[in-house]
Amino acid sequence: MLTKYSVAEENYIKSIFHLQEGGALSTGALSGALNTKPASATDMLKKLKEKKLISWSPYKSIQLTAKGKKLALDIIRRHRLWEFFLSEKLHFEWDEVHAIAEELEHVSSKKLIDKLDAYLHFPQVDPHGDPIPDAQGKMPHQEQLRLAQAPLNKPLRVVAVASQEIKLLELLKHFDIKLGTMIEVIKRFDFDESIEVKVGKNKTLHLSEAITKSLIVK
Amino acid sequence: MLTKYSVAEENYIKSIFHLQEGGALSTGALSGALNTKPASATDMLKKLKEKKLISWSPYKSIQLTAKGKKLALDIIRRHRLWEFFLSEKLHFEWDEVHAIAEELEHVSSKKLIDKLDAYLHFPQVDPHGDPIPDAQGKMPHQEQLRLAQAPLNKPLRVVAVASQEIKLLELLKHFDIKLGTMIEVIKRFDFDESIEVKVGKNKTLHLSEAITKSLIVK
DNA sequence: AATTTATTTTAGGCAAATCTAAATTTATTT
DNA sequence: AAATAAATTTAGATTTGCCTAAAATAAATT
Repeated sequence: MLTKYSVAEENYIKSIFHLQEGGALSTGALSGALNTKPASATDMLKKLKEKKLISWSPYKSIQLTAKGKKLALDIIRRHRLWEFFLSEKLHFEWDEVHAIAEELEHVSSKKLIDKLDAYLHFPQVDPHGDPIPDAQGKMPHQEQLRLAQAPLNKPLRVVAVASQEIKLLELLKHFDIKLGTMIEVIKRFDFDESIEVKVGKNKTLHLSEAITKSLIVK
Repeated sequence: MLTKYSVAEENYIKSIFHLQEGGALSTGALSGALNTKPASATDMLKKLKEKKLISWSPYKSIQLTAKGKKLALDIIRRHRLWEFFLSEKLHFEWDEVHAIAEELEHVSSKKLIDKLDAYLHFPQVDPHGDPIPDAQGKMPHQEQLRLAQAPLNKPLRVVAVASQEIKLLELLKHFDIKLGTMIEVIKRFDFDESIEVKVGKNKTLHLSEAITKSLIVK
Protein backbone atom coordinates (compact mmCIF):
# COMPACT_ATOMS: atom_id res chain seq x y z
CA MET A 1 0.00 0.00 0.00
CA LEU A 2 3.00 2.28 -0.36
CA THR A 3 1.75 4.11 -3.42
CA LYS A 4 3.94 6.93 -4.56
CA TYR A 5 2.35 10.15 -5.73
CA SER A 6 3.94 12.88 -7.79
CA VAL A 7 4.69 16.30 -6.38
CA ALA A 8 1.95 17.74 -8.57
CA GLU A 9 -0.61 15.24 -7.34
CA GLU A 10 0.34 15.88 -3.74
CA ASN A 11 0.04 19.61 -4.19
CA TYR A 12 -3.42 19.27 -5.65
CA ILE A 13 -4.58 16.99 -2.83
CA LYS A 14 -3.22 19.34 -0.22
CA SER A 15 -4.90 22.36 -1.81
CA ILE A 16 -8.18 20.53 -2.16
CA PHE A 17 -8.05 19.66 1.52
CA HIS A 18 -7.43 23.24 2.57
CA LEU A 19 -9.84 24.91 0.19
CA GLN A 20 -12.66 22.47 0.63
CA GLU A 21 -12.74 23.12 4.36
CA GLY A 22 -16.31 24.21 4.84
CA GLY A 23 -17.84 24.67 1.44
CA ALA A 24 -17.91 23.32 -2.05
CA LEU A 25 -14.78 23.73 -4.14
CA SER A 26 -14.63 24.84 -7.77
CA THR A 27 -12.10 24.16 -10.48
CA GLY A 28 -11.36 27.87 -10.70
CA ALA A 29 -10.60 28.30 -7.02
CA LEU A 30 -8.38 25.26 -7.11
CA SER A 31 -6.37 26.31 -10.13
CA GLY A 32 -6.14 29.80 -8.66
CA ALA A 33 -4.55 28.49 -5.49
CA LEU A 34 -2.06 26.42 -7.44
CA ASN A 35 -1.13 29.05 -9.99
CA THR A 36 -2.27 26.93 -12.87
CA LYS A 37 -5.09 27.33 -15.41
CA PRO A 38 -8.53 25.82 -14.93
CA ALA A 39 -7.95 23.48 -17.87
CA SER A 40 -4.91 22.05 -16.13
CA ALA A 41 -6.88 21.50 -12.96
CA THR A 42 -9.53 19.60 -14.92
CA ASP A 43 -6.83 17.32 -16.32
CA MET A 44 -5.55 16.60 -12.85
CA LEU A 45 -9.04 16.07 -11.42
CA LYS A 46 -9.53 13.27 -13.92
CA LYS A 47 -6.34 11.62 -12.77
CA LEU A 48 -7.10 12.02 -9.07
CA LYS A 49 -10.54 10.57 -9.62
CA GLU A 50 -9.00 7.65 -11.47
CA LYS A 51 -6.83 7.02 -8.43
CA LYS A 52 -9.86 7.25 -6.15
CA LEU A 53 -8.49 10.18 -4.20
CA ILE A 54 -11.43 12.45 -5.00
CA SER A 55 -15.01 12.21 -6.13
CA TRP A 56 -15.88 14.54 -8.96
CA SER A 57 -17.75 14.62 -12.25
CA PRO A 58 -17.60 17.24 -14.96
CA TYR A 59 -19.14 20.53 -13.80
CA LYS A 60 -19.75 19.18 -10.32
CA SER A 61 -17.83 20.09 -7.20
CA ILE A 62 -14.80 18.37 -5.73
CA GLN A 63 -14.67 16.15 -2.63
CA LEU A 64 -11.81 14.19 -1.14
CA THR A 65 -12.51 10.51 -0.58
CA ALA A 66 -11.42 8.87 2.67
CA LYS A 67 -8.27 7.78 0.87
CA GLY A 68 -7.65 11.31 -0.38
CA LYS A 69 -8.20 12.81 3.03
CA LYS A 70 -5.76 10.40 4.58
CA LEU A 71 -3.15 11.35 2.01
CA ALA A 72 -3.82 15.04 2.61
CA LEU A 73 -3.31 14.65 6.35
CA ASP A 74 -0.09 12.79 5.73
CA ILE A 75 1.25 15.57 3.52
CA ILE A 76 0.20 18.18 6.07
CA ARG A 77 1.90 16.19 8.80
CA ARG A 78 5.14 16.19 6.84
CA HIS A 79 4.86 19.88 6.08
CA ARG A 80 4.21 20.96 9.64
CA LEU A 81 6.86 18.75 11.16
CA TRP A 82 9.44 20.22 8.83
CA GLU A 83 8.22 23.71 9.68
CA PHE A 84 8.68 22.94 13.33
CA PHE A 85 12.14 21.56 12.71
CA LEU A 86 13.20 24.55 10.66
CA SER A 87 12.00 27.01 13.26
CA GLU A 88 12.96 25.17 16.42
CA LYS A 89 16.24 23.55 15.44
CA LEU A 90 17.62 25.59 12.57
CA HIS A 91 16.30 28.89 13.91
CA PHE A 92 14.65 30.04 10.73
CA GLU A 93 12.38 33.07 10.96
CA TRP A 94 8.76 32.06 10.84
CA ASP A 95 8.23 33.76 7.50
CA GLU A 96 10.92 31.67 5.78
CA VAL A 97 9.74 28.35 7.07
CA HIS A 98 6.77 27.75 4.82
CA ALA A 99 8.51 27.89 1.45
CA ILE A 100 11.22 25.41 2.41
CA ALA A 101 8.76 23.01 4.06
CA GLU A 102 6.84 23.11 0.79
CA GLU A 103 9.77 21.28 -0.79
CA LEU A 104 10.69 19.02 2.08
CA GLU A 105 7.14 17.75 2.48
CA HIS A 106 7.40 15.71 -0.71
CA VAL A 107 10.12 13.47 0.66
CA SER A 108 7.74 10.78 1.68
CA SER A 109 9.62 8.12 3.66
CA LYS A 110 7.27 7.22 6.49
CA LYS A 111 10.15 6.16 8.66
CA LEU A 112 11.88 9.48 8.14
CA ILE A 113 8.83 11.44 9.23
CA ASP A 114 8.13 9.29 12.25
CA LYS A 115 11.72 9.54 13.39
CA LEU A 116 11.69 13.28 12.85
CA ASP A 117 8.50 13.45 14.90
CA ALA A 118 10.16 11.59 17.77
CA TYR A 119 13.31 13.69 17.50
CA LEU A 120 11.18 16.82 17.91
CA HIS A 121 9.33 15.23 20.86
CA PHE A 122 5.99 14.91 19.08
CA PRO A 123 5.08 18.57 18.79
CA GLN A 124 1.37 19.42 18.75
CA VAL A 125 1.46 22.58 16.66
CA ASP A 126 3.72 24.12 14.05
CA PRO A 127 5.17 27.65 14.27
CA HIS A 128 1.99 29.07 12.72
CA GLY A 129 -0.08 27.50 15.49
CA ASP A 130 -1.56 24.88 13.19
CA PRO A 131 -2.00 21.41 14.65
CA ILE A 132 0.23 18.57 13.45
CA PRO A 133 -1.52 15.30 12.54
CA ASP A 134 -0.05 12.28 14.32
CA ALA A 135 1.33 9.12 12.70
CA GLN A 136 -2.22 7.75 12.42
CA GLY A 137 -3.39 10.88 10.63
CA LYS A 138 -5.33 12.18 13.61
CA MET A 139 -5.26 15.94 13.85
CA PRO A 140 -5.34 17.24 17.44
CA HIS A 141 -7.88 20.00 17.42
CA GLN A 142 -6.65 22.81 19.49
CA GLU A 143 -8.55 25.81 20.67
CA GLN A 144 -6.41 28.80 19.98
CA LEU A 145 -6.61 32.13 21.66
CA ARG A 146 -6.31 34.94 19.17
CA LEU A 147 -5.23 38.35 20.30
CA ALA A 148 -8.61 39.58 19.04
CA GLN A 149 -10.34 37.61 21.80
CA ALA A 150 -7.74 38.05 24.51
CA PRO A 151 -8.61 39.60 27.85
CA LEU A 152 -7.45 43.12 28.73
CA ASN A 153 -4.36 43.83 30.78
CA LYS A 154 -3.04 40.31 30.81
CA PRO A 155 0.53 39.75 29.61
CA LEU A 156 0.46 37.10 26.90
CA ARG A 157 3.06 35.40 24.84
CA VAL A 158 2.88 35.19 21.05
CA VAL A 159 3.02 31.48 20.27
CA ALA A 160 2.04 31.42 16.60
CA VAL A 161 0.85 33.36 13.60
CA ALA A 162 -2.20 31.98 11.87
CA SER A 163 -1.17 33.04 8.39
CA GLN A 164 1.48 32.42 5.81
CA GLU A 165 0.97 35.81 4.17
CA ILE A 166 4.35 37.31 3.53
CA LYS A 167 2.96 40.81 3.85
CA LEU A 168 1.68 40.20 7.35
CA LEU A 169 4.88 38.52 8.40
CA GLU A 170 6.77 41.49 7.02
CA LEU A 171 4.65 43.88 9.03
CA LEU A 172 5.16 41.90 12.23
CA LYS A 173 8.84 41.88 11.61
CA HIS A 174 8.78 45.65 11.26
CA PHE A 175 7.03 46.04 14.61
CA ASP A 176 9.43 43.52 16.08
CA ILE A 177 6.72 41.08 17.02
CA LYS A 178 7.89 37.47 16.85
CA LEU A 179 7.44 34.10 18.50
CA GLY A 180 7.84 34.60 22.24
CA THR A 181 7.17 38.34 22.26
CA MET A 182 5.15 39.42 25.27
CA ILE A 183 2.08 41.43 24.43
CA GLU A 184 -0.76 42.91 26.46
CA VAL A 185 -4.11 44.30 25.33
CA ILE A 186 -4.58 47.81 26.72
CA LYS A 187 -7.73 49.01 25.02
CA ARG A 188 -10.24 47.71 22.51
CA PHE A 189 -11.95 50.01 20.01
CA ASP A 190 -15.40 48.77 19.05
CA PHE A 191 -15.48 51.16 16.12
CA ASP A 192 -13.20 49.05 13.90
CA GLU A 193 -12.29 46.16 16.20
CA SER A 194 -8.77 47.49 16.43
CA ILE A 195 -6.85 47.32 19.70
CA GLU A 196 -4.08 49.09 21.48
CA VAL A 197 -1.38 46.88 22.91
CA LYS A 198 1.73 47.13 24.94
CA VAL A 199 4.58 45.21 23.38
CA GLY A 200 7.68 44.33 25.30
CA LYS A 201 8.60 46.75 28.05
CA ASN A 202 7.03 50.04 27.13
CA LYS A 203 6.21 50.23 23.45
CA THR A 204 2.60 50.91 22.57
CA LEU A 205 1.07 49.92 19.25
CA HIS A 206 -2.28 50.17 17.53
CA LEU A 207 -3.20 47.00 15.66
CA SER A 208 -5.95 46.45 13.07
CA GLU A 209 -8.50 43.66 13.32
CA ALA A 210 -6.78 41.74 10.54
CA ILE A 211 -3.63 41.59 12.63
CA THR A 212 -5.25 40.77 15.96
CA LYS A 213 -7.12 37.88 14.39
CA SER A 214 -3.88 36.37 13.11
CA LEU A 215 -1.87 36.51 16.30
CA ILE A 216 -2.19 33.46 18.51
CA VAL A 217 -1.27 34.03 22.12
CA LYS A 218 -1.16 32.07 25.30
CA MET B 1 23.08 33.33 -10.34
CA LEU B 2 20.56 31.15 -8.54
CA THR B 3 19.89 28.85 -11.44
CA LYS B 4 17.57 25.98 -10.67
CA TYR B 5 18.30 22.56 -12.06
CA SER B 6 15.93 19.63 -12.37
CA VAL B 7 16.30 16.50 -10.29
CA ALA B 8 17.29 14.59 -13.43
CA GLU B 9 19.97 17.13 -14.35
CA GLU B 10 21.36 17.07 -10.82
CA ASN B 11 21.49 13.29 -10.80
CA TYR B 12 23.41 13.23 -14.06
CA ILE B 13 25.89 15.84 -12.84
CA LYS B 14 26.45 13.98 -9.62
CA SER B 15 27.01 10.67 -11.42
CA ILE B 16 29.38 12.23 -13.91
CA PHE B 17 31.40 13.67 -11.05
CA HIS B 18 31.67 10.31 -9.30
CA LEU B 19 32.33 8.18 -12.36
CA GLN B 20 34.76 10.50 -14.00
CA GLU B 21 37.04 10.37 -10.97
CA GLY B 22 40.37 9.65 -12.56
CA GLY B 23 39.60 8.50 -16.06
CA ALA B 24 37.47 9.13 -19.10
CA LEU B 25 33.73 8.50 -18.87
CA SER B 26 31.52 6.87 -21.51
CA THR B 27 27.83 7.25 -22.24
CA GLY B 28 27.29 3.60 -21.45
CA ALA B 29 28.87 3.75 -18.02
CA LEU B 30 26.85 6.85 -17.23
CA SER B 31 23.50 5.45 -18.28
CA GLY B 32 24.35 2.23 -16.47
CA ALA B 33 24.88 4.07 -13.21
CA LEU B 34 21.61 5.96 -13.59
CA ASN B 35 19.48 3.04 -14.68
CA THR B 36 18.57 4.63 -17.94
CA LYS B 37 19.37 3.72 -21.53
CA PRO B 38 22.37 5.12 -23.41
CA ALA B 39 20.06 7.01 -25.74
CA SER B 40 18.56 8.87 -22.78
CA ALA B 41 22.01 9.78 -21.53
CA THR B 42 22.90 11.20 -24.92
CA ASP B 43 19.81 13.42 -24.80
CA MET B 44 20.78 14.70 -21.39
CA LEU B 45 24.41 15.24 -22.40
CA LYS B 46 23.21 17.63 -25.09
CA LYS B 47 21.24 19.57 -22.55
CA LEU B 48 24.05 19.70 -20.01
CA LYS B 49 26.46 20.87 -22.68
CA GLU B 50 23.96 23.56 -23.70
CA LYS B 51 23.98 24.75 -20.10
CA LYS B 52 27.79 24.70 -20.03
CA LEU B 53 27.95 22.14 -17.24
CA ILE B 54 29.97 19.65 -19.25
CA SER B 55 32.18 19.53 -22.29
CA TRP B 56 31.30 16.76 -24.69
CA SER B 57 30.86 16.12 -28.41
CA PRO B 58 29.21 13.13 -30.07
CA TYR B 59 31.31 9.99 -29.58
CA LYS B 60 33.79 11.81 -27.39
CA SER B 61 34.20 11.47 -23.66
CA ILE B 62 32.53 13.52 -20.95
CA GLN B 63 34.14 16.16 -18.73
CA LEU B 64 32.62 18.47 -16.16
CA THR B 65 33.35 22.16 -16.69
CA ALA B 66 34.31 24.32 -13.71
CA LYS B 67 30.65 25.27 -13.46
CA GLY B 68 29.57 21.65 -13.54
CA LYS B 69 32.09 20.65 -10.94
CA LYS B 70 30.91 23.40 -8.65
CA LEU B 71 27.34 22.20 -9.00
CA ALA B 72 28.40 18.61 -8.37
CA LEU B 73 30.19 19.57 -5.17
CA ASP B 74 27.14 21.48 -4.03
CA ILE B 75 24.89 18.47 -4.57
CA ILE B 76 27.37 16.20 -2.82
CA ARG B 77 27.52 18.66 0.06
CA ARG B 78 23.74 18.53 0.44
CA HIS B 79 23.69 14.76 0.20
CA ARG B 80 26.37 14.17 2.78
CA LEU B 81 25.06 16.71 5.26
CA TRP B 82 21.65 15.07 5.16
CA GLU B 83 23.29 11.67 5.60
CA PHE B 84 25.07 12.97 8.63
CA PHE B 85 21.85 14.40 10.03
CA LEU B 86 19.91 11.20 9.46
CA SER B 87 22.55 9.11 11.12
CA GLU B 88 23.58 11.40 13.96
CA LYS B 89 20.27 13.00 14.91
CA LEU B 90 17.56 10.63 13.74
CA HIS B 91 19.58 7.49 14.46
CA PHE B 92 19.10 5.85 11.13
CA GLU B 93 21.19 2.82 10.37
CA TRP B 94 24.23 3.30 8.25
CA ASP B 95 22.66 1.53 5.23
CA GLU B 96 19.29 3.36 5.23
CA VAL B 97 20.78 6.78 5.11
CA HIS B 98 21.77 6.92 1.45
CA ALA B 99 18.37 6.39 -0.15
CA ILE B 100 16.65 9.10 1.88
CA ALA B 101 19.48 11.58 1.40
CA GLU B 102 19.09 10.92 -2.32
CA GLU B 103 15.72 12.66 -2.10
CA LEU B 104 16.59 15.35 0.40
CA GLU B 105 19.61 16.48 -1.57
CA HIS B 106 17.43 18.05 -4.24
CA VAL B 107 15.94 20.60 -1.86
CA SER B 108 18.32 23.30 -2.85
CA SER B 109 17.87 26.28 -0.55
CA LYS B 110 21.40 27.47 0.17
CA LYS B 111 20.34 28.96 3.46
CA LEU B 112 18.79 25.66 4.53
CA ILE B 113 21.97 23.74 3.87
CA ASP B 114 24.22 26.28 5.52
CA LYS B 115 22.04 26.36 8.62
CA LEU B 116 21.93 22.58 8.69
CA ASP B 117 25.71 22.55 8.44
CA ALA B 118 26.01 24.89 11.42
CA TYR B 119 23.42 22.92 13.40
CA LEU B 120 25.50 19.79 12.89
CA HIS B 121 28.67 21.68 13.88
CA PHE B 122 30.26 21.59 10.45
CA PRO B 123 31.01 17.88 10.17
CA GLN B 124 33.99 16.90 8.03
CA VAL B 125 32.87 13.47 6.85
CA ASP B 126 29.56 11.68 6.35
CA PRO B 127 28.66 8.32 7.90
CA HIS B 128 30.39 6.50 5.05
CA GLY B 129 33.62 8.32 5.76
CA ASP B 130 33.33 10.49 2.67
CA PRO B 131 34.38 14.12 3.05
CA ILE B 132 31.72 16.88 3.06
CA PRO B 133 32.44 19.91 0.84
CA ASP B 134 32.18 23.22 2.70
CA ALA B 135 29.93 26.16 1.81
CA GLN B 136 32.53 27.35 -0.73
CA GLY B 137 32.56 23.97 -2.40
CA LYS B 138 35.94 23.02 -1.05
CA MET B 139 36.22 19.33 -0.38
CA PRO B 140 38.57 18.45 2.45
CA HIS B 141 40.75 16.14 0.41
CA GLN B 142 40.93 12.64 1.61
CA GLU B 143 44.43 11.28 1.47
CA GLN B 144 44.57 8.68 -1.23
CA LEU B 145 45.05 5.07 -0.43
CA ARG B 146 47.62 3.28 -2.62
CA LEU B 147 47.37 -0.42 -3.10
CA ALA B 148 50.87 -0.57 -1.57
CA GLN B 149 49.42 0.60 1.76
CA ALA B 150 46.08 -1.17 1.56
CA PRO B 151 44.98 -3.57 4.27
CA LEU B 152 44.86 -7.31 3.60
CA ASN B 153 41.70 -9.12 2.56
CA LYS B 154 39.59 -6.06 2.01
CA PRO B 155 37.91 -5.74 -1.40
CA LEU B 156 38.85 -2.38 -2.88
CA ARG B 157 37.99 -0.55 -6.04
CA VAL B 158 40.56 0.96 -8.34
CA VAL B 159 39.63 4.64 -8.57
CA ALA B 160 42.70 6.13 -10.18
CA VAL B 161 46.16 5.43 -11.53
CA ALA B 162 48.86 7.79 -10.28
CA SER B 163 50.87 7.65 -13.44
CA GLN B 164 50.64 8.48 -17.10
CA GLU B 165 53.39 6.09 -18.10
CA ILE B 166 52.34 4.30 -21.24
CA LYS B 167 54.23 1.22 -20.24
CA LEU B 168 52.40 0.92 -16.96
CA LEU B 169 49.03 1.47 -18.59
CA GLU B 170 49.89 -1.16 -21.14
CA LEU B 171 50.73 -3.60 -18.40
CA LEU B 172 47.52 -2.87 -16.52
CA LYS B 173 45.56 -3.37 -19.71
CA HIS B 174 47.20 -6.70 -20.18
CA PHE B 175 46.15 -7.83 -16.70
CA ASP B 176 42.68 -6.39 -17.32
CA ILE B 177 42.92 -3.94 -14.45
CA LYS B 178 41.03 -0.74 -15.05
CA LEU B 179 39.06 1.91 -13.22
CA GLY B 180 36.37 0.21 -11.22
CA THR B 181 38.08 -3.16 -11.06
CA MET B 182 37.72 -4.80 -7.67
CA ILE B 183 40.98 -5.87 -6.16
CA GLU B 184 41.96 -7.47 -2.87
CA VAL B 185 45.40 -7.84 -1.27
CA ILE B 186 46.01 -11.48 -0.34
CA LYS B 187 49.62 -11.51 0.73
CA ARG B 188 52.49 -9.09 1.09
CA PHE B 189 56.09 -10.12 0.48
CA ASP B 190 58.56 -8.11 2.52
CA PHE B 191 61.43 -9.30 0.39
CA ASP B 192 60.69 -7.00 -2.53
CA GLU B 193 57.51 -5.21 -1.40
CA SER B 194 55.55 -7.10 -3.99
CA ILE B 195 52.05 -8.33 -3.25
CA GLU B 196 49.70 -11.04 -4.30
CA VAL B 197 46.18 -9.87 -5.15
CA LYS B 198 42.87 -11.30 -6.13
CA VAL B 199 41.38 -9.48 -9.12
CA GLY B 200 37.75 -9.85 -10.04
CA LYS B 201 36.22 -13.19 -9.11
CA ASN B 202 39.05 -15.67 -8.90
CA LYS B 203 42.06 -14.44 -10.76
CA THR B 204 45.28 -14.19 -8.74
CA LEU B 205 48.16 -11.92 -9.69
CA HIS B 206 51.55 -11.01 -8.38
CA LEU B 207 52.28 -7.29 -8.59
CA SER B 208 55.58 -5.47 -8.18
CA GLU B 209 56.09 -2.53 -5.86
CA ALA B 210 56.16 -0.09 -8.78
CA ILE B 211 52.68 -1.16 -9.71
CA THR B 212 51.18 -1.22 -6.23
CA LYS B 213 52.42 2.30 -5.59
CA SER B 214 50.63 3.60 -8.66
CA LEU B 215 47.22 2.11 -8.08
CA ILE B 216 44.84 4.26 -6.04
CA VAL B 217 42.06 2.32 -4.43
CA LYS B 218 39.14 2.97 -2.16
C1' DA C 1 -37.97 32.59 -19.99
C1' DA C 2 -34.54 34.21 -23.06
C1' DT C 3 -30.25 36.14 -23.45
C1' DT C 4 -25.90 37.38 -21.92
C1' DT C 5 -21.95 36.38 -19.00
C1' DA C 6 -18.99 33.47 -16.52
C1' DT C 7 -17.15 29.04 -15.62
C1' DT C 8 -15.65 24.61 -16.91
C1' DT C 9 -14.43 21.17 -20.07
C1' DT C 10 -12.61 19.39 -24.43
C1' DA C 11 -9.29 19.46 -28.16
C1' DG C 12 -4.94 19.98 -29.75
C1' DG C 13 -0.01 21.32 -28.58
C1' DC C 14 4.41 21.79 -26.11
C1' DA C 15 8.55 20.65 -23.17
C1' DA C 16 10.94 17.36 -20.20
C1' DA C 17 12.61 12.88 -19.62
C1' DT C 18 12.24 8.61 -20.87
C1' DC C 19 11.94 4.54 -24.26
C1' DT C 20 12.80 1.28 -28.72
C1' DA C 21 14.64 0.52 -33.11
C1' DA C 22 17.54 1.92 -36.78
C1' DA C 23 21.65 4.27 -38.39
C1' DT C 24 26.21 5.71 -37.55
C1' DT C 25 30.72 5.71 -35.67
C1' DT C 26 34.46 3.56 -33.20
C1' DA C 27 36.93 -0.50 -31.63
C1' DT C 28 38.41 -5.17 -32.23
C1' DT C 29 39.51 -9.24 -34.85
C1' DT C 30 40.90 -11.81 -38.36
C1' DA D 1 43.25 -3.34 -44.16
C1' DA D 2 38.68 -5.43 -44.26
C1' DA D 3 35.26 -7.39 -41.82
C1' DT D 4 32.88 -7.94 -37.73
C1' DA D 5 31.42 -6.51 -33.19
C1' DA D 6 30.40 -3.06 -29.82
C1' DA D 7 29.09 1.39 -28.45
C1' DT D 8 26.84 5.68 -29.43
C1' DT D 9 23.78 8.71 -31.60
C1' DT D 10 19.61 9.90 -34.23
C1' DA D 11 14.74 9.37 -35.19
C1' DG D 12 10.37 8.79 -33.78
C1' DA D 13 7.03 7.55 -29.68
C1' DT D 14 5.21 7.85 -25.00
C1' DT D 15 3.86 9.92 -20.46
C1' DT D 16 3.27 13.75 -17.29
C1' DG D 17 1.86 18.20 -16.43
C1' DC D 18 1.12 22.18 -18.27
C1' DC D 19 -0.75 25.65 -21.92
C1' DT D 20 -4.24 28.29 -25.40
C1' DA D 21 -8.34 28.50 -27.93
C1' DA D 22 -12.79 26.80 -28.81
C1' DA D 23 -16.95 24.38 -27.34
C1' DA D 24 -20.12 23.17 -23.77
C1' DT D 25 -22.47 23.99 -19.64
C1' DA D 26 -24.12 26.66 -15.67
C1' DA D 27 -25.24 31.12 -13.54
C1' DA D 28 -26.87 35.76 -13.74
C1' DT D 29 -29.44 39.46 -15.84
C1' DT D 30 -32.86 41.58 -18.26
